[in-house]
Amino acid sequence: MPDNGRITIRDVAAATGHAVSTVSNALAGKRHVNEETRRQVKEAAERLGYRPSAVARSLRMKLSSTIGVLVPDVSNPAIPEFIRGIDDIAVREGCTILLCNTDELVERQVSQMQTLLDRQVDGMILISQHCDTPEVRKLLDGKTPFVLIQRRSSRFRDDYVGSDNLQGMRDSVTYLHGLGHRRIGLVTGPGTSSTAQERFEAFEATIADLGCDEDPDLIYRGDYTVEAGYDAMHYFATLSKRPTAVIASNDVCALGVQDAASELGLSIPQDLSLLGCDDIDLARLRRINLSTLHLPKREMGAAAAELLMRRIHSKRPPTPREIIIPTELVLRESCAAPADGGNAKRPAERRPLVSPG
Amino acid sequence: MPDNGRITIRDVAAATGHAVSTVSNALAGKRHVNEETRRQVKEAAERLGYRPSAVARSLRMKLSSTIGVLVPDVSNPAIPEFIRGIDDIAVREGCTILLCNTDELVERQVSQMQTLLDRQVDGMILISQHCDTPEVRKLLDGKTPFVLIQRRSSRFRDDYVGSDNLQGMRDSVTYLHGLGHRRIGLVTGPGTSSTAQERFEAFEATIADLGCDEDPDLIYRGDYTVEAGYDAMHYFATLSKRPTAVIASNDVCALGVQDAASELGLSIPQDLSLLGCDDIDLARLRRINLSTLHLPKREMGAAAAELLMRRIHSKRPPTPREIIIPTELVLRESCAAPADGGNAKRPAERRPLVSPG
DNA sequence: CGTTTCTCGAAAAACGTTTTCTGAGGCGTG
DNA sequence: CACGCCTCAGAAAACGTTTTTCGAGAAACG
Repeated sequence: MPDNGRITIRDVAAATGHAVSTVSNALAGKRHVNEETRRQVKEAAERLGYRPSAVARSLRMKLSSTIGVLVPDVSNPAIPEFIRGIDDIAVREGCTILLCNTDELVERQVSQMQTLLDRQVDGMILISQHCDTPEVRKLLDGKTPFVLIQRRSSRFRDDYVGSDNLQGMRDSVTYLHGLGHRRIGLVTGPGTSSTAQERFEAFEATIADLGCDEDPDLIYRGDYTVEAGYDAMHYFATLSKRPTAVIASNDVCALGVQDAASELGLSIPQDLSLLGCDDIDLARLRRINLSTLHLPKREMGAAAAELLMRRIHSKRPPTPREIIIPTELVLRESCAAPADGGNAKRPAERRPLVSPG
Repeated sequence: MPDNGRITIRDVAAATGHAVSTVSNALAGKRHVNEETRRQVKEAAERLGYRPSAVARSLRMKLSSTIGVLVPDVSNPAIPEFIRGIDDIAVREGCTILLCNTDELVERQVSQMQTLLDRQVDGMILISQHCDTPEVRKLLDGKTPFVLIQRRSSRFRDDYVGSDNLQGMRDSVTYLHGLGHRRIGLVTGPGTSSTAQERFEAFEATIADLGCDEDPDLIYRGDYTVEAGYDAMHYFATLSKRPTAVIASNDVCALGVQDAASELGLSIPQDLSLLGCDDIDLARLRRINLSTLHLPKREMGAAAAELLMRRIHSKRPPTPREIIIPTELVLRESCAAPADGGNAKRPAERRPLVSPG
């Protein structure tokens, strides 16, 4: 009888004439219970529509079957794909995702993490630049498992899933170099992002290796947004010696570059080669057609979740594992040999094809 | 003293020499408690780093400060913007979002909803086509508040936030008609989506009103994906009397149309006008440049969350409210007058401008 | 001065589970 | 036949809160 509204375990206990502990055991199947009794209990539970309260269970077992996911902003196209991968594993494991947007603000992140901890999440997955911030670390060194995606700590060794940024960037630069480019611009991400940093370093190293122009003017520090890419391109356009190719450390950033290029009347790839990174879903559209470094984001999310599950389920904390995912250059139509054989000076003198004059 | 690991309310009770109830009251500030005592308690709580267990609180109070959000798939570009809007309100209210992907599968949705209910979410926000399915309704008629976004029930009156599809579609068709189009194709969404259905009906009505071609061949039923748009366009291309304009009931769908058009050598808007719906963030890129019906998705998500909060906080269930958001046609470069004044027969004969030949 | 009212805190009862502790009966074994 | 060891299931103790109940002392009031 649902006196209050919710049917509890004692309702089914009463209905069967058994004790609550027996019901619990019968349903959970942990302890041995007589087959006939179990049948009765299951029948009654079914009939009454009994559903165990997850929160009562959480309180008792100190396990919530819940994982926290912290991301900068769901609206950023690359993010949902990671989340989707995490979710794939989560549902398999009977877990539900608690989603938080940090907007890359430390104080927000701290408070969100606090909340997640208060809610006894079994673990957390973080896509965040602030993993080395003391306040964040203080919350992390507790016993709640966590794994980092795409931004790792320089000082700590954690479970981590990220792309092979060295190889990726090397491939990118080498590819452009092979096409004949010698002046390559880079729109990098914020310095606090390990991935941005790694890509930046790989860029510099490869540029040096291959004998391309090592010009600090060719580095533009952005923040992974469309606007950053847009501003970057406008900045590059002001240079007396402009880049003939641009690498954006991010597809959405590349879209911004692309957009600014359109605005400036620069055709891609005729006037400017552009290489992105991430391979967001829309990059493949013919209208976008962005050559980019493919990252299996959904798989990476899944890998992170697997790592988290491993840590959640293991008695003794396993030694941290870093999973570095190789990236693959997917070539579409945004790159070509430089118009003047790599000695570009005057992309601005070229008129866009759409107005033949 | 954290004997176990977690600092509980009795730890701070012990530390101050007060009773747990006193500590609870002092911290919550519900009942009057002596100022000095409160100070002591707060100090001790602060010093010990006490954080109340949200799950214990949930169990006791039957309120979890948690809301469930069911979406078809986070990876679908329009979805995250809704979520972001929901999250804006959620953090303001101290709530956290439990995110579920249903993939539009009823059984998944049912099981996800079950889980959410088990977790005692304070309410749910649903973006789902299956709100009229009996199994779903069975879960909904309980006392957990919920609000629907963009897909409403035909049989029940619920809290709902959706776009003004009649006005939106009427504006769209009228606009194209004004440009001179008389054969307008429609890529619609699944019939189980109320929004798709409403748009479809508005389309037919307006087409009739304005005296455009009423040809069932011009209706393609898709499922809101890029692929659907792509297939639709290829289908339209096979018609002997092709549409001179296409309305996609969805931006991502429009991207598919656009993509197929590129592939078919049809220039937009010269050979084909294209109108989307949603105004996803990327529609504004010059490369995409999609004229579309703007939907304030973040605001809609926020409105839905507000509605939910209202229902959660009110003693007596308020009468259901439907919020219909007006849409605004944002004109970019994907529409133009038909090449032959509305009597198009041969868009395929026009070559794209990029190869002037 | 006795009675009521108020203020403050402590004690205890929930909330709905799981798990530990007991205990009763049956059965094999020395 | 006594002993121990199973199998089964009930009672009770957690888990960490909030809320209700209760009680003691002080203040107000006749």
